[in-house]
Amino acid sequence: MSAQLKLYNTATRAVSEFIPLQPGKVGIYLCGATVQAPPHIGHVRSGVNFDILRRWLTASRYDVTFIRNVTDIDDKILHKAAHENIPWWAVAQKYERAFTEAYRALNVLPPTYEPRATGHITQMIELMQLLIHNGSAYAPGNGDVYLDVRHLKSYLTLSNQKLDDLQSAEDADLTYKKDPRDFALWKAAKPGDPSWPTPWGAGRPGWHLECSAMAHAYLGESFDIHGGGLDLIFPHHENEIAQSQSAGWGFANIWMHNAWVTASGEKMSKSLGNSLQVPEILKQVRGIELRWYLGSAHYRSMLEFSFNALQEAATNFCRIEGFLKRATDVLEVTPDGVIHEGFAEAMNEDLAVPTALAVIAEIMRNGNNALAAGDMVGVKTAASEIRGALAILGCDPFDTIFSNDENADAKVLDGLVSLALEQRAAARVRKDFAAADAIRDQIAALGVVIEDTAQGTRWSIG
RNA sequence: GGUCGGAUGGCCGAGAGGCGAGGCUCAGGACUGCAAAUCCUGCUACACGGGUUCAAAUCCCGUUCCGACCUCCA
Repeated sequence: MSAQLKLYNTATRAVSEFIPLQPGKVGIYLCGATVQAPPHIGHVRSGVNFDILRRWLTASRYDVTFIRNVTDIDDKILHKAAHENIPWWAVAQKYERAFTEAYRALNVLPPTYEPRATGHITQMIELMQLLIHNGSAYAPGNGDVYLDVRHLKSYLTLSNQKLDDLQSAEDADLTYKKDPRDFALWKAAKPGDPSWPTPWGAGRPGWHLECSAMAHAYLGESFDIHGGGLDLIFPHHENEIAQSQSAGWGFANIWMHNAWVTASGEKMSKSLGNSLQVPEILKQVRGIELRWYLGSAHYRSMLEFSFNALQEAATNFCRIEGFLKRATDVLEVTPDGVIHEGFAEAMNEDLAVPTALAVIAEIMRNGNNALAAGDMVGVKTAASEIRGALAILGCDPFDTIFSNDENADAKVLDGLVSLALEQRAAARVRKDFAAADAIRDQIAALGVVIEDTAQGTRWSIG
């Protein structure tokens, strides 16, 4: 692999060379979903961005351990449960499945492990005991446990804020908190809420504790990369750092944050309704096309959503896919993916996908010219390089996850279309273009597109 | 009030002192019975006002506008 990978680190606000803690190995913790609503495309953009990182690291011969959690207990889940009149665990499971389905549709690789918050209560209690024992946290007797934010001098270094500049929460209750900015590691059980027993009374986890506990459980005291959406920098990631470092752990070496999908310049929110939920979008474009779109902007840039731009991305992808299919027909084998040097350079530069896409466009132009010239070596090279690049972006059309219907129906369809094309070919031979065009028009009306090439007529659905 | 991002051609979207990123759309051309696909050519942009420099979309100062976070958001 050519140059060394460089990554932007939110903590240092600079792009720097990636040096793993252990040579050849990378540990990544990504904040996954709080499963309290269906996934919208902003959620899955995060999944796609970090999936590209993971695939690139793997292609760069790192042994990657990728942990993406599910937060399956929190205030909103309990709210929803009350509102929908179903158990909280049913809410969590329902939306966890929806996320899993969305990730699958977009070819986001399953993480090495996907821990749930409720499965790690023991680790959370152990962490709280440690924090109380060393004076970083306190249990004031009401069943809550708080972290003492003034105890850790490095608090707020990730977001570069000063504790005294923070606007205090309006509803801060100082009956038990020493400082209004102290945050709850653990919340005392309210009647009807789920709870787990602890030395300080029955209760449930606060929002941030689970990530510290689970990152520690699977990646150890220090690990390479911690990721998540930009909006998690404060408070979530600051609080994770506070908990973990108060426990004496090194925690994350590099912090990476993906930007949002925006709509009309504004961060997407649930108030936009259902239209930007993943299953809705997938009624308009294929999963591979949505992924291409979501991955096409640099991960640190806002992606301004529009159906028009989505459609453009799909068109662009179809051209690339079309080249690969034509190349495969001519080569009579599916080319293996290889990594083009220019593509690697772009990816090594903090995952500069837009630059990488320009490289792909150039390779494709060369490939199409090679096809026209009958240069089989050139076709094979281009097809291999494009396939290699698409695999990193998770958009390899030959990936079995995207080729779902190699079944009996497909064979019947192929036979029927071929029959029609033979009729048309016969008409063309006798220069009966009216008949030939009539056949084409009829099958076109059914959605079958025809291309006449030097090697014969190709057809596709689209 | 504090912290952090933005503003680039018809649209999307890179770049971060000097060789017109790229894509999509559109127009013209080549190829074709016609289409389609493909290729070639064209469409020379960086919010505004100053400044630094041989050279500024990029650096500095100021201005306008937009957005995000400030304790349970990807």
